[in-house]
Amino acid sequence: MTETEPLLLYNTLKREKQVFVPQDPDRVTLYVCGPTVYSFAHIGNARPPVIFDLLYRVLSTRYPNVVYARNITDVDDKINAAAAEQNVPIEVISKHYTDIYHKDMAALGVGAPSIEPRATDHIPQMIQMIQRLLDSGHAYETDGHVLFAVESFADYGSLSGRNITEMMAGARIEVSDFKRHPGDFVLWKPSVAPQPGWESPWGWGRPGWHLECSVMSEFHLGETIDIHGGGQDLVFPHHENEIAQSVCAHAGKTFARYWMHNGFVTMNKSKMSKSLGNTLVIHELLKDNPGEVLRYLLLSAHYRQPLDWSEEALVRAQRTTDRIYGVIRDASTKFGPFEAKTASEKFMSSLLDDLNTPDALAELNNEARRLANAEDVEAAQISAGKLLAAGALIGLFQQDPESWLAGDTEGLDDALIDQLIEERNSSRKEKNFARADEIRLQLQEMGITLEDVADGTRWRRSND
RNA sequence: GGCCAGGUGGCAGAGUGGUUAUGCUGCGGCCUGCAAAGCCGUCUACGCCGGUUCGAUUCCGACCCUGGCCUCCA
Repeated sequence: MTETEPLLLYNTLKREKQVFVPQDPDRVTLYVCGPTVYSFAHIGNARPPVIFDLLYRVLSTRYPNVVYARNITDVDDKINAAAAEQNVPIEVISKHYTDIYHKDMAALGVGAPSIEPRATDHIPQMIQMIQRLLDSGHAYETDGHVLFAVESFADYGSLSGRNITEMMAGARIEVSDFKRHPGDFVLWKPSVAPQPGWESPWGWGRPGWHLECSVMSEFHLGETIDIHGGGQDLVFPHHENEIAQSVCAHAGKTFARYWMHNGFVTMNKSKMSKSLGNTLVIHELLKDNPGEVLRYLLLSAHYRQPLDWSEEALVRAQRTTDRIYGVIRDASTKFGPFEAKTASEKFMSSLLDDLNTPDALAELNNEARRLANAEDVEAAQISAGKLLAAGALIGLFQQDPESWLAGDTEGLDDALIDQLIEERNSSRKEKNFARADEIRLQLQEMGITLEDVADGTRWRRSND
C-alpha cells in the first residue's frame, strides 16, 4: 500500500538511509540554506532548491502541514564587496539578485517555500542567541568580536566526522591571534564605515554567517526541526557550526533530526564554483533552454551523486523531454483530452526511496512508451493519467505539448510557414516531390521540422 | 596528511546475490512518395586481485584510479 510505504531518507548524521518519522505529523519542518544574494546563481546553486522542492512536494503528499523555510542571506561580506565595487547601497545589490533568483527558480519549476526569511530581518533574534551563548559559557567576547568556543561543545564534529584535536594538528588554518581555538568561529564582528551594522551589546557590528541559519530556523520552525538540507560543501563548517550554536543555545536539545546533503554539479568532473571560474549561470542558460529541460537534467542523476553538466547532457535532456511531449501530443490527438489521475506505485516507490529520481524518471519514460503503444481510449487514459500525475508531482510535463514542441516561436512567421506547408502538400498531391522536398528543406533551414501525420502536416522546432 | 563519496554497456545514469533499468547515440526493421515522429529489435556493462557462496557487478579484504571537504562555497 502506497499509504503505508515508508519514506526513506539518507541521513548524513548516521550515514545511512533511515525511515523518516516526523516529530509531529501535523507540522513537519524543513529548513534549507538559501542563496547569498550578491551575484547570479549558477546551475550548481540550483540543485538544492530543485531537490528540496521535490522533497517538499513528496512530504506534502503524506503530511497536511509541511513548513519549509529557505532563507535569503542578505548580509554578507561578499554583498558588501559588490556594493562597494558598484558604489551602491547593499540593499540595491541584495534586492536585485533576490529578484533574479526568484525568477530563475520559477523557471526551474521550483515553488516558493512556505517561508523565506531574510537575515537582516532577524538581527534582534541573532543578538539574543549570541547573548544566550555568552551566558552559558559557549561564547566569548574578544577584540570586538564574539566567538563561539568550539571546545565547549563536546559533540563538535559529529556531523562531518572530525575531531577538534586533529583539526588543531592540521595547521593549514591561519589562526587569528584572538581565537582561543583555531576552530572557533565568529558570531558577531565589528563593522566600520560603509559596511552594514547594527547596535549590539558588543558595539556596532554585524552577524557571522553561520549564526543566521540557526536563528532563522529557531524563530520560524522551532528549536528542533525535522529535516535540514543543503549542499555537501556546507557539511563543514557551516552545518557543523549551526549544530553547535543551536544545541548549545537550546540546552542540549537536538537541532535537526535528519540532515540531507546534495552532491555537486560538476564541469568536466570538477566542482562548479565561482572560485574555479567554471560556472554556468542559470540566468544565461535560460536564454537558450527551457527551464523544464534544466530541471529534467538536474533530476536525471540521484541527488547525492555528482552531476556532470555538459552541452551533450543538455541536448539529451532536451530530446528526451521533446519525445515525451511528442508522445503526449500524439496520443492526445487520438485519445484525448487527458487529465492527471494518480502516479503509479512504482513511480512513488522510487521517490520514497531517498528521492531516487533517475529511477522515477525511468518509470515515467516507461509510462510514456505505454501511452505511445495504447490501442484504445481506455488504455490511453490510464497511461496518460499516470504520466501526467507523475509529472505534476515531479514538476514536469505540465505544459501544452503543442506549444512546447513549437518552442520559442519568436521571429517566426506563422502565416508563411502555413503557406509553405500548404504549397508543399499540393505539390505532394501532384506528385511533384522535388518541389515538396525543396520546401521542406527551406523550412528546415528556418529551424522547422515537418511531420506528416494521418490528418495532415504539422511542424515543430528542430532539435539542435 | 585526516575524513567522505564514487569507479556500470559508445555516452549519461539507476539497480540487483542467480531473471529487461531508463534515456541519448549508432545499426537493422515497421510506417512513409522520401523524410520526420512514433514503435519494434539490436550493440562481448558492471576498475583490478583475492575471499565467502552452488552462484557476485551486487557481500568481505587488499590494491589502483577519480572527485569532494578540511578556507568563502549549493
